[in-house]
Amino acid sequence: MPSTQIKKLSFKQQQLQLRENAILDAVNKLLAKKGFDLMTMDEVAAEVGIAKASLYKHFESKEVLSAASMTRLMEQTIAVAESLPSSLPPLDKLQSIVRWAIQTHLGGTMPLLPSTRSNIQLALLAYPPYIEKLSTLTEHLGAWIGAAQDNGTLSKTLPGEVILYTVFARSCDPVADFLKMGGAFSDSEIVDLLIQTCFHGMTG
Amino acid sequence: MPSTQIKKLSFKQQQLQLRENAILDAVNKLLAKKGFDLMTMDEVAAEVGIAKASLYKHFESKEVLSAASMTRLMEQTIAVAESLPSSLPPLDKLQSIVRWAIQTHLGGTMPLLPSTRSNIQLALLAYPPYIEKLSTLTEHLGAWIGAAQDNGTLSKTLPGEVILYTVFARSCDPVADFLKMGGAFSDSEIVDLLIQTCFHGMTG
DNA sequence: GTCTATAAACCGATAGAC
DNA sequence: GTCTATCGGTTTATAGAC
Repeated sequence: MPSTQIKKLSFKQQQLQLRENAILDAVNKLLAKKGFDLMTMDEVAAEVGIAKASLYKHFESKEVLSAASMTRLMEQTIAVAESLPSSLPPLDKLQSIVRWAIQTHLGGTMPLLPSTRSNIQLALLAYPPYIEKLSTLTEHLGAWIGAAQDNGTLSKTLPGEVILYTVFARSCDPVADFLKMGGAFSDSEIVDLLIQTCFHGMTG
Repeated sequence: MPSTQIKKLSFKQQQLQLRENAILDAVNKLLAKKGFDLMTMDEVAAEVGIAKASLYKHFESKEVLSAASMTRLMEQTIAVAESLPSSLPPLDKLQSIVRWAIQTHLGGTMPLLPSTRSNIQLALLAYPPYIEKLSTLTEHLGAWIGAAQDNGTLSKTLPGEVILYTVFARSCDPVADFLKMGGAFSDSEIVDLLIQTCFHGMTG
């Protein structure tokens, strides 16, 4: 009965997918908490509940493992971007994405953008799936930025490049962590405050 | 002749100070370039041009060495803050400090603020001289923020805490690094763009 | 105080049994 | 594919000669 064979294979593949998703969940959490350089493979293995050697049966290196995690995160972000109603004004779309990212960041599953000071940057550039997703997301954001500048809701004198980088950077702003550590504000208050300072500044 | 003795001692102490300042210069540069976790004591020794063991004759650990470097940077920042003409409006003082910090950052000698994800944070909290300087700087900034809110040049509805953290964070914003890597803007253009988005937002 | 040489700990990655 | 055990390399820090 070939169909049973196919089902069994499919089931095994599904199990594999689940296991690898569980690994990526752990990596995502640890990347958000400690960053690439401070995260150890022992910690990842302990978090998932398997032996370190087993990790290497799924992902060939720490770099590839982290890149896969970042790629999945990029896919999730694209999914959020594409789920926004097309009737929404472009500025609102931008704010929605940043809002979602800050919320996720406060929830502890959004790693800091690989800064120029982390060793992960090179690995990401050498990992085509990540670059591809990053390009897709950048295209979406770039289109919204251009449209928002055209309809006057974003400054026309500000280079689009600056707005794009700012949107990326504010999505994992350390200010959110400091405010959360302070304990004076709820998560949703922090999100509102960061959205306001990001888009409207501090002069009022 | 005691005076000669004193002079010789003073000279030796001066030499020691110069050597330690040279070490802190190297640490400052390497902290800005790679961050605490990726900086190695071998690199520091090589940059200064002495053996690694000699480093430990001056500073007892990597943590203390880095904390001393960050403390000196804090002192320099306070000096800049206190050198601003008192006639300057408080908002302009705030902008001047952020402007100076971003310029220094682009020049490669301003380390990123110790994020919540770096091991240096604990060492800094356990290093009283740093905490003391940080408090002094925070008092200056806090006074300016309050005054700027009173005279209406800064939003009165924005909690001072948020403004303070934002000022600190924008002083070592990774957006500056990305824009510099892009190569489309000069350093002074980058500074102007970041000051604008930081204080006035992106909506125009 | 400066050097060379090395200790001690940690981490990424692998070997080999099951 | 999972495990235990270990290798090889790196890093912080120190010992000891000069």
